[in-house]
Amino acid sequence: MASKKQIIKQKTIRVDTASRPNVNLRSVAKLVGVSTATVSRAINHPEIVSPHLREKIELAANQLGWVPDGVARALITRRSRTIGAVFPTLSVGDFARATNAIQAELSRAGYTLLLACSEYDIGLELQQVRKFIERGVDGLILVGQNHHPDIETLLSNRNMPVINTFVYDDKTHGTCVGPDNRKALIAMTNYLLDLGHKVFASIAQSTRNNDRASARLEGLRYALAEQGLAVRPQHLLMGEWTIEEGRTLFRRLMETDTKPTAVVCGNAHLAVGAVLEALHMGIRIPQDVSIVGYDDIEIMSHLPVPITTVRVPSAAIGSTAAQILIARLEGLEWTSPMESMPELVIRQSSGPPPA
Amino acid sequence: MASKKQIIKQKTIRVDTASRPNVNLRSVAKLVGVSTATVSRAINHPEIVSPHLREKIELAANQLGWVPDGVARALITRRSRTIGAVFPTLSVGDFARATNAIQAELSRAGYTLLLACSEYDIGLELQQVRKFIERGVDGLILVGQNHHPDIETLLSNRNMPVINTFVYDDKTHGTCVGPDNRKALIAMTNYLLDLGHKVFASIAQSTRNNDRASARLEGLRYALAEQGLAVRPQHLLMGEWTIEEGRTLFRRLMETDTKPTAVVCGNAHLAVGAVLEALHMGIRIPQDVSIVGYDDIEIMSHLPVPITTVRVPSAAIGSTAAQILIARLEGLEWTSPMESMPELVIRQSSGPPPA
DNA sequence: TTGTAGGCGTTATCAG
DNA sequence: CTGATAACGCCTACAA
Repeated sequence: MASKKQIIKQKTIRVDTASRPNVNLRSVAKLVGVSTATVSRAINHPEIVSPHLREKIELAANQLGWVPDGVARALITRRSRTIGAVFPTLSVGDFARATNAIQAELSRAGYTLLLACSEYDIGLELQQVRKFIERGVDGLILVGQNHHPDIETLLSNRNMPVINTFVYDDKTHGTCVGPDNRKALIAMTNYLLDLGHKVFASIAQSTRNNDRASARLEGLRYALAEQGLAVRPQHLLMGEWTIEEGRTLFRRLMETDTKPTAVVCGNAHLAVGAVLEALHMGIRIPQDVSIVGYDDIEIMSHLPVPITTVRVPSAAIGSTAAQILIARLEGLEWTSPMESMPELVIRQSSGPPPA
Repeated sequence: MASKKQIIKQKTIRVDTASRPNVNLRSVAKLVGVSTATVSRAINHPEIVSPHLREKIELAANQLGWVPDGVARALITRRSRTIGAVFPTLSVGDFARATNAIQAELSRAGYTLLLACSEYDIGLELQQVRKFIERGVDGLILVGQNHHPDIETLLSNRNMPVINTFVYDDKTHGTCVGPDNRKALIAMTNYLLDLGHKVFASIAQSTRNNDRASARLEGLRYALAEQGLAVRPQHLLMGEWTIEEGRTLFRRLMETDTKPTAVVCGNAHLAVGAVLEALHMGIRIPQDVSIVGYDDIEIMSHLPVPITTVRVPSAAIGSTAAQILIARLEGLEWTSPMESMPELVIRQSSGPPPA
């Protein structure tokens, strides 16, 4: 015993580099004179702590201004109560509204939203997802179906729940919520075909890394092909999704030799631009040409010629996605429909073709 | 020794309730045959680890598919590399664009964005902020200046950096970035006064819990008062910030006995609605009435009568806010200007009053 | 340059 | 119902 060399353990002192207050669960426990376990229980399972202690603990916590550290909790719990969402951009109204709805829904359930934008770049999307996984999110909400191949493995490895939004696909029922973009455009095209249109044009955003836009174009083509029709190459124009671009492309369309009688626009802004340009050029809508859009934004129903379009319930898509994810995380089942039926909103910008 | 009761320490076994892979820094260390410290250093300070080991460690990490656990790292580091932003809503274009910009900027610096919407409710805002603090955010981005009083103490207690956006105030220089809303409306009003207007009306969103809207109204009033003028009570209408509402309120305005010659709208959508309604009613702009807005959205320059407005650089505000916050967190200084000068964009919706 | 070991704040198991 | 204590995964001061 005496021969034993005495070792003086020197406690490591950490400087408080960051600025969090030094009050923690232990401080509260000490103040009340109970163990840390009891304080923890008082917070997480109040019912199994005696009312007397519970009260004293609550008091002490308030007095010290203590709030449980979510980071430490997440470490031991292996759950961060955090959901990551990666959207292409927020400059598009639908995505902003969906994000808003997701956040509200998550908040209601005590979850927090981590948000990132991929700018329509699947490489960037992969990076964002990776970051979110490092941050320990409990689940993910993405847009569309075509992601970087690595994402698949990344997620299934740690079987992280994920919902794809703004798309619907029977094959992947249960992991996606949104409209079937292809079906939506088939419906719209059939409506125009029924009116008697034969010469179709399309003004759309780039289909590059945008499977929703691709699916819509495919729907248009399919419905036309069923009648033995097709969009002429010079009548298929792509670009940005702005009003300005809609004007430019519409003007270009009208300068071709065979003029289309129906112009199908890939989104709301392009349609607004096309209609405004038509009015500007003195082209009558729908007498000379029908113009339809995709997605319904407020201005469309207020223009001198209100625009026919497909209404996509963005907010509903967002909250449904969030609800499904939460249900899955809580181990519940979700049985409600996940395909949101796109609604054809017929206004005055569409009608029979000129005789 | 023999008399000593033998205590068998039973290792606590935790079931892997959650679904994270069981690969951690330790696994990597074991695989390579080094200590955990070395692996940690290889990740965080590669330069102080021998190239040989560094390479082996990287290889092993990839092979195991290991990514450092951000939660554990945040716990010991006391920094989450996470920023919380609370916006009133994302349905307003500026806020969506600002959020997008913030995210991009944060991402560039290796930070992640936590997002919440307060729906213009300062109580809810307080809750969101509280949640963010529990989650261990390193800093906050808010909108406006009037927050719940508790936020002040909450933040200063743990001196958490915060930036207020879309406002500017000399008194709080350094914590806010945006336009001086009051000044902006003084400029706009003076422009209209110079044109000769005397009867002003205002259509605006509610100023309830919206200090930006209040400041703008104050600016309008101040500039008018300097000329001994004021907005008549029946010419001051408030409501939602939609196109529909703009139409309704404008119509109501034109039904009053003394018709205004200048209508100042509180935001872009209200202005668009007012202009569309005027066109609809056969009122000539600007011959009969001038209509101006606040904030520049694309449609404003594309309507049959393009709308005069104040341009607010939302994206720039967002990225600046993020940059300032990051600079502060990294211990750097920020010297760039934080007041974004609002730009008067004069279009055809404003002109001299009718003779 | 590398290893050892303590501790970040919380939860949860197990024993009283 | 309460207390003691071992994790959770990582970082870092200190020793070698």
